[in-house]
Amino acid sequence: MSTRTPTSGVFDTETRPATGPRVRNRVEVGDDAPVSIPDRSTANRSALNAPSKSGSLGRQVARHLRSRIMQGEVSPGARLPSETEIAVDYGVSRVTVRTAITLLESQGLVDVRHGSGTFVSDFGTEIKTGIQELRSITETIREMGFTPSMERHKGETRAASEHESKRLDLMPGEQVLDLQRAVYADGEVVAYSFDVIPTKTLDAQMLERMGQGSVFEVFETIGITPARAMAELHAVSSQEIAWGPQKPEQGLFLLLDQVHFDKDGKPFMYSKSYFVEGRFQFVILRTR
Amino acid sequence: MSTRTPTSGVFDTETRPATGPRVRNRVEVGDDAPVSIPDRSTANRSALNAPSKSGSLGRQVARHLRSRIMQGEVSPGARLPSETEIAVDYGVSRVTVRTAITLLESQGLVDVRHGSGTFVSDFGTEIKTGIQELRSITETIREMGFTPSMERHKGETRAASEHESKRLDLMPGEQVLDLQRAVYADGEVVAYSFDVIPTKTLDAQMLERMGQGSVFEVFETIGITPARAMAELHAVSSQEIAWGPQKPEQGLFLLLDQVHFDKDGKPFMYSKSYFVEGRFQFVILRTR
DNA sequence: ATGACGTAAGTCGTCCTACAACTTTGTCTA
DNA sequence: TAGACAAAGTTGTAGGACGACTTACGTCAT
Repeated sequence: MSTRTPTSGVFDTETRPATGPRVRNRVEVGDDAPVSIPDRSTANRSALNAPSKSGSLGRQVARHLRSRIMQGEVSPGARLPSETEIAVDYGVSRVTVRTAITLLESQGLVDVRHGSGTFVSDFGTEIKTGIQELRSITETIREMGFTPSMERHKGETRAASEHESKRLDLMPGEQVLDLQRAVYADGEVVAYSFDVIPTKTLDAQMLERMGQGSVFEVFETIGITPARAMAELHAVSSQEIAWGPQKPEQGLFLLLDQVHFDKDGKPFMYSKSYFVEGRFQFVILRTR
Repeated sequence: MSTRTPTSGVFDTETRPATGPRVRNRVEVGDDAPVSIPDRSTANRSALNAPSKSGSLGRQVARHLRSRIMQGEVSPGARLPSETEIAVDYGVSRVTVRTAITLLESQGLVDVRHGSGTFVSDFGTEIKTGIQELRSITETIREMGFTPSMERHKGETRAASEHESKRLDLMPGEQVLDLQRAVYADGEVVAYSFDVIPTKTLDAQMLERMGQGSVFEVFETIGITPARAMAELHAVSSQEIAWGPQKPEQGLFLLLDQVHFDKDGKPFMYSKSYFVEGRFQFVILRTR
């Protein structure tokens, strides 16, 4: 459908038939390759060094493939290059490519068919807004093509409530930063965010910075990387949540009540995000 | 924490230290194993034949491991046997075990740590109610320990609306079965389900059976296996949805608006499930 | 000309082996 | 006692091989 120009040549699947044997110059692996490879002259291995250095090689390849698919290098329904081709292209083994593709498949992004090939899922690119992908609201808004912004309504330190202490695994009465913000997409309010962050891991400067941009970026600087979030979903109808001139009349929200964990399984933030019903599309791809 | 007795001996991790080198009788693979193995005397490979015959070997192993974890054979936080041990136990290669574990990891069930081992996620067993797992409502209710039941409120054939035709990829005016049911858990209403099913693939007998039990069981008999569902989430406040004596007063619902697809990517059911707020816990594990 | 069929080639699935990278434990030494 | 170090266990990656499945294509009989 799209009339883009192929970029690097790896994903040039659109110009050839979707399936079946194709006569083309296959690059043979293992003929003249040394036993232990320190470096190979490949197209895309270097690309992995740039933004996606963390995680195993398989994950890096997965991330890279994912971003390329999301950017539309392959149309939905089109076939990816064979695992061997991708492996050669990235300068990694087929094992690594397979773990990457397994990951993408579990995310519903691609569809692997035995004997036939790996295909981009028909609605794979619609999943951009999927909840199951852990990312910040601003990030999600940006990926949807809007410009995110935030307005701080409140930002004070106080003692944690009993419920919050339980969720964040704190001692009773420990101090937390109570952050209340409105989230905008292209100037229109889409959500009201209530974040609770334990202050013991933060200094004064950090506390200040938490208010302005993405809290995740601040966490990043102190070495806390979000790894998982346990979220509960609720429908909420209340006039007590929103504020400001754009306060929605009906007061109907989709509440994402979630605790964020770092890679060690330690909770570091408890947040309630009230999404204004109708302004934000939540899509979930459910798989078996 | 639990004082269960180990069952088959594969998951006896609780009685030994969580990590580190252990002196024990390791079974060496590949020393006296023939090149091509038709069958091996193993403990759990046979177990794969029973309920989980479909899909690749890796998926079968994943399903089996999953069910064992869910049944509590390993406590959350405890370590699984090494990949090699599991491989020997199931009589499969380590590669296959790895694909299985990769799957479980992507579902947030386990946590793989390089050099250390694979651990059951701390909240892994709470995910039973997760939305991202594709299963019927009744199935979910049953897994949560309640007894599900259904009450048919309406079940008639009519022409599909424009919106429904678009979702189900139908020609305008095609006939559909309009099924409206209340879903109960232990006698208490938890959801109102509105299903729309194209009739062209069904005969009269099937139409009749659709009303009674799980629609998925009927689909199963005609060879339609649900593979994916594309779901949208909404908060809804309305008095027009529920009915009957247990009709909730406030009329607040969490709407799961979803299209079901079979393994070939063909839509076969469009359903709106209105979950009574507060009666049903939706949990999502969000991962990176 | 056309349809059924078999074959060949491409692709994913699994297996085996080997080694690198990482983590933890335990010991030895300064 | 504290730190360095060695050893062993575990996951991550590589490479080669083959089985299973799918598809395109040519062949042959009709």
